[in-house]
Amino acid sequence: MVTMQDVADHAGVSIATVSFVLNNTKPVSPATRARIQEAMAELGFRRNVVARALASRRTRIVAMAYPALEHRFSGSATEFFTSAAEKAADLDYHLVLWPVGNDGTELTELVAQGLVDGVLLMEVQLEDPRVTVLRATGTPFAMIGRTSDLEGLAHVDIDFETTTQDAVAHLYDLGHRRMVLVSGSLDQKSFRDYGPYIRTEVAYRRIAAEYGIETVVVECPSSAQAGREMAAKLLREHPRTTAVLALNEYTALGLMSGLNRLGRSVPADISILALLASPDVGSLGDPELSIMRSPGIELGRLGIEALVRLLDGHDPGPPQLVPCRLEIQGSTAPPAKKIRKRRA
Amino acid sequence: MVTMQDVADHAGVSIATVSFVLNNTKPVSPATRARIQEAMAELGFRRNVVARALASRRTRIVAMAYPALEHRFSGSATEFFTSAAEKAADLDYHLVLWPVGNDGTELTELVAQGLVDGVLLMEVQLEDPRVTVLRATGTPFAMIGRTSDLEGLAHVDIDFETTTQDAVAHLYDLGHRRMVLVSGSLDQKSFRDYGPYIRTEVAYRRIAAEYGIETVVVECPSSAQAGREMAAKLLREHPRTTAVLALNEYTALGLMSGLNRLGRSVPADISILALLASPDVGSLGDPELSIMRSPGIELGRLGIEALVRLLDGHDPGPPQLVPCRLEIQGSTAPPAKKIRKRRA
DNA sequence: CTGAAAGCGCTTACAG
DNA sequence: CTGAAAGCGCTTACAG
Repeated sequence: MVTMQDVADHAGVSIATVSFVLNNTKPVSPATRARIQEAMAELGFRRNVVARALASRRTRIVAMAYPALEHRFSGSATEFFTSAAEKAADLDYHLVLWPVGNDGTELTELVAQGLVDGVLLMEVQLEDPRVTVLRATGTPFAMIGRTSDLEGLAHVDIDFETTTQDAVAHLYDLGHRRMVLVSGSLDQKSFRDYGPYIRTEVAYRRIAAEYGIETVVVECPSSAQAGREMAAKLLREHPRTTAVLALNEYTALGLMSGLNRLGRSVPADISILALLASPDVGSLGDPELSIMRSPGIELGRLGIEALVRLLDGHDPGPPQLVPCRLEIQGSTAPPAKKIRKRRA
Repeated sequence: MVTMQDVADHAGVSIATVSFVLNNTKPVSPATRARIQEAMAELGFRRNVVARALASRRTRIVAMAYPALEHRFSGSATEFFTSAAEKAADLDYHLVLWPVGNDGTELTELVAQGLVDGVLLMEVQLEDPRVTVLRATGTPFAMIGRTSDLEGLAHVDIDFETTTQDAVAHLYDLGHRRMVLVSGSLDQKSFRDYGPYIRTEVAYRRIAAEYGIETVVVECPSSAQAGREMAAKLLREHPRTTAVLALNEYTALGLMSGLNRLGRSVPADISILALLASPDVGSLGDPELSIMRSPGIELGRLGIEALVRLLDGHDPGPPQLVPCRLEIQGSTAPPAKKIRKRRA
């Protein structure tokens, strides 16, 4: 391994001066700078990041902390991970993956090791012990998602208001007046405190009221199977429905095939629009699902940016709320003109 | 921050002795040990991993290197990432994510930083410059996947032989004799050198010959859309086919819906079995797809285990080849008894 | 603009 | 069984 001392010797300067040009932290005469850079190139010098970390008390490593047990992330954990890792690399940071329990004990241990400068928290719950831990230890952190108390907390999240607004507008503009929101099951333990479901439902109730349409919300577990089973219930309990907003794309696809089995056609009889969805999964529908595309890639990137700003001593900036964007495919269309008669 | 020196002072011993009990690296009298442990507990001491890394020349960090650009992993990157991270944590390691180009230059830079003890390489190509780089720099590494030259290389991979064998056996036992393998498109740039497709096809040709069934292989891009389009081609060019093995689950689902559109029923007219698939995606089919389930979680875990064995100076052990496991759902069934007549 | 030196918090021969 | 001390490869006041 080539060390800074080797470079200094080779260039006939002190190790301090090498450090100054490397970090651009003090003025160095052009001639000296050139000699040093030449030496570095010649020897193939790479600064040892561990030594730098110890001396500077900054590791330039950040952690992505996510719930260890809950492996059904909001669809696109891969998008978060990879876009966060790429943005971190851009900013000369490394990203470590920390699967941690929700109670915060593992996180406490990990933070105390001194490996990371800061933490990016995924899948934040409305009341989240991990946030308490990070605050208590004074660890810089940003969140993807939101707690209910946001006082002074850096975060990025989906803009559920705009997303829901745009989704309803799309269906309304097509002519739909009888919609149903198929939400997640809040009684599933892991979702009891799950912001996206709660926020979307709140937004939907408000927006539906504004549009003057009846507000119907049904809960459904997040799986194709549950969506399939939901079809019969929907037709039975809300027979005049012409459009469904589904908070989960698996549910949406299941519902579509369930409706097909029951002789209903999408979108001719019922339109389906998936919120918080991905085009990959949406493309599996027949017809392909119209979706509100989750901004997973943007959120991973923005989360890292906010965290790094914090680490650099800057203001993290205002919370970034990014809406899902409408991508119209074949599962949404104007409602049938005539009012469907009750089946004989 | 509580340092080792603080603990030593508090316990009335030298810092060396603290290190000995912490690492269990030299015998320490029970009394002294107890005093030290008490002091550590009392002060809430956590060893600084950065200082440890610098002094011991072992960071206990490993990197997961994966292709930066190719974001269509083999379905389950999340499974690899999370199971590898969990296993690493079990073994007291940290996992960093390194999105790197295929040409190995970025990897060279990163390795030279001295941050990691070893690298776990994902999505290995048959000829892989990254492998060349790691060998040249003497970096310990293990692969998920395989190069064509495996001389002395630690790796884990899917057992394509057994997977294909079991898949064919399932269909054959149901009574199928006319099968088609729908492989990936090897002319897509990123797949030109893609082991899973090549290995499966080779295995399939051999096994089909053993079973005495005609060997038909068609290529198809890995998307639902392409699968849908494949349906017509299949019926036109291979009209007597009773079962399809699809290497990609998106293709499989697309094919199923394409066949439906053309008036064919799965599995009544044609059975479909997806290789290298996940139950989540498979559940989106109607009927749900029978799959050979990819062992993503096992591979992530085994990859880390092999790498860490290497880092601990042990033999990495023999290559672990893990087959996909058959999960029978609704898309495979015995072929229709009568030979289907050509359409009028 | 440049250098000598202390220090980051550990590990690890070496000596006793 | 325990300790004094060198050293890991950098950064950073401090001095000139």
